[in-house]
Amino acid sequence: MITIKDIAKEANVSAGTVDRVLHKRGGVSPKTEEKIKKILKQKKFKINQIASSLAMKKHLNLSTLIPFFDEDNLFWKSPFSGIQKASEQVSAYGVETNNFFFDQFDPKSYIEAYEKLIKTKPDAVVMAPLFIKETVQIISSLNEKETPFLFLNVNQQGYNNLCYIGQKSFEGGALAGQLIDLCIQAGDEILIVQTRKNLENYSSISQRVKGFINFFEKNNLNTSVHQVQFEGLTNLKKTAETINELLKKNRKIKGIVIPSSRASNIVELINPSLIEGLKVVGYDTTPKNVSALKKGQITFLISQKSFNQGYKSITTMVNYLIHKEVPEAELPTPLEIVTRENVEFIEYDKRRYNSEL
Amino acid sequence: MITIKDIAKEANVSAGTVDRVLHKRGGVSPKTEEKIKKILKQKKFKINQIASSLAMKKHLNLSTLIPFFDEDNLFWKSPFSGIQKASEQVSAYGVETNNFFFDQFDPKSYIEAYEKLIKTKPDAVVMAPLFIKETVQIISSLNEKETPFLFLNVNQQGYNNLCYIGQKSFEGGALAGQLIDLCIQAGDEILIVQTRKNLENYSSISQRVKGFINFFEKNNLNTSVHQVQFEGLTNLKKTAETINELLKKNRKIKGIVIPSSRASNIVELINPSLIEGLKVVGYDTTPKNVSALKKGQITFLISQKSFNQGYKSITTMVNYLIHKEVPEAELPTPLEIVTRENVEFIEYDKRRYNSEL
DNA sequence: TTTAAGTTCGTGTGCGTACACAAAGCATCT
DNA sequence: AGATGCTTTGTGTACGCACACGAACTTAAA
Repeated sequence: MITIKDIAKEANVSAGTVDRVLHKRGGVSPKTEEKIKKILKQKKFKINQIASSLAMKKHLNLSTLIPFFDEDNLFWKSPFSGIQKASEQVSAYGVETNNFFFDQFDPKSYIEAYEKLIKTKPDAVVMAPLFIKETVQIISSLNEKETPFLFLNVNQQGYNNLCYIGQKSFEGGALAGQLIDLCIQAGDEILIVQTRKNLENYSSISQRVKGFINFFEKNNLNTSVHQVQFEGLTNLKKTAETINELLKKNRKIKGIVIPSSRASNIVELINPSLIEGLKVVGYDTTPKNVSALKKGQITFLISQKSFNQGYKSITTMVNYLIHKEVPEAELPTPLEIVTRENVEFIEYDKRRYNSEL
Repeated sequence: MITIKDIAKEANVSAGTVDRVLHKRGGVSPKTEEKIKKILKQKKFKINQIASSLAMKKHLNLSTLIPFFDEDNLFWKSPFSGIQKASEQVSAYGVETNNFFFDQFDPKSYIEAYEKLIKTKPDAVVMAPLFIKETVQIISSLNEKETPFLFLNVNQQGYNNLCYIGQKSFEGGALAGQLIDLCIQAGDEILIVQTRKNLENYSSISQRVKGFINFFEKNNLNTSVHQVQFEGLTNLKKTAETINELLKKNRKIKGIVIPSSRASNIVELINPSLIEGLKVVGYDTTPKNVSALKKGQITFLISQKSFNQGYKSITTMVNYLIHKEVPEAELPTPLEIVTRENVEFIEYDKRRYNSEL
């Protein structure tokens, strides 16, 4: 292991001078700078990140702004777990993380959470920009304070966010299209079930639907695609009636796609006699979805590895703040295909996420 | 951030005493030990791994023993890349890694490589135990020297290896069964193509075949499964003839499984008129396989994330040596399903593997 | 009481780097 | 020559922890 001292000795200078060259801090004569650089290359010197981190001791203050989760809506638990995991790890680097939560159905709570957040004067913000109008406000406030920020799981265009970490929803929709297409036969029909109405045009769910439909178009498949929308999942009885009737009338429907994370809620409503032979594709490995997958009610789940998203959002931001490492504008998380036969290993892997040093 | 000094002050002892408790090095009276432990818990103290690693400065010497790769057989490139990546990272911890390679078809080279390896007196060995008889020899030599070792990608039962890192081949076969089953219709038949003959009973490939067949049995599906075996892929002309004739004779065959990493080599031989409508499942995302996947010649690839396997083998061993962290006996890597629609993101993710701190 | 041996604990140093501060070198001008 | 300002370089300390060394204290035997 080559150390700064080794380099210094070789170049007949002090460690401080080598350090100045390494960090481009100036104040070094061109001659010695060249000499040092040459030796650095020749000896293949690499900064010892361990020692570097210890010595830095910049005290950083990160904040996150994401929806909270409850029993009904567990989706955001997973990214938050990733955030927590990463926070633990970076705490050794002198990085403190504060989390602020809001109601994913209430724009006001989003603004309120932000106001609490900004009072702590964070050095950077990791956020899920769910609401459009309010995001404009928040971003202009962050820009004023020159606070860097990145978008997690939800992408909004037109901002100077450091990057976007999350899935590519359109492509996620196309994948569902392919999976369904592989499972059905010529002449069979498909149903898309949306659990909420009036979604903004660029929401994940809308994008998935577009990607799904586009898959059939670009491959010149003239499969009929039906659609139903419900206004939330409050009136379960009515929802069940609607779906079951629809399936009864259209016995050619062999594939169902539920482009939200609520696939389990839907399949539970379907009459057992009707679900036989149906292929169902849903999204996200929430506990309920996994359980339905194991029971055979769901055929495929497309996971966006949201734990990893949360984890990566923190490490990416910290890398940026500490090492000035600018990430690519989009860091798409994989579209992971989960079935009954591989779900065990997926979950196992998640539990073992901490095997890095 | 709570430091050892903070704990020491709180407990009215010196940092040294706290350190003794933390590392169970003895020499502390029961009273003070209890007191310190209580404060440790109360303040949620966690060792700063950064500082810990810096201070340790044990100089460790790791060795790996895996097959080399060439253009024809690229599979082992991926685990090796993972090993290299991890080696770079752990070099900051004072761990040096030396790699020894052998010919995956030549037991002698395996022994020879080991003999070179053991001369460097490694503190631990990461190895792919491809050959049975020779492995017995090697392991008894390692045990004599009390050198810990783990198995990578290839599992052999009955040894005191620290753990096994790799895929679960039987389950990987079952997954292929499910995927094929989803794609075909009642009455369709299936073909298993093995690219080598006389494989040992417990090899990955045999296990995959068993898992595949077992899938249909356990689900009471009476799908006909044909099998062909070739003695390597040397006589391509004859191989092509054999396969194409077989497919011509059995027009009911709608699904093909190639339980090795050579799926692309096989599908290239199939007559274009015969491949239409065939669903093909292969293993491992080698460049050629991925290319065939994109062209539509392969429907599904089941990846074992071998890059991650290599990476994890190093970090697991280092964690064991430095932090005495004993891993679970089996660390299965996920069975990742790859199709034309998600392959881009899979690869992308691999390139970005270094986003951890 | 003295001595020895064992137990319990504190101190100091080093790991490799970052950075503040001080020191030295150098040229210019009075 | 001395003073001044600028550039270039060296030195020292801290980061949090691990561990060697030795000091203080206890107990038992001489």
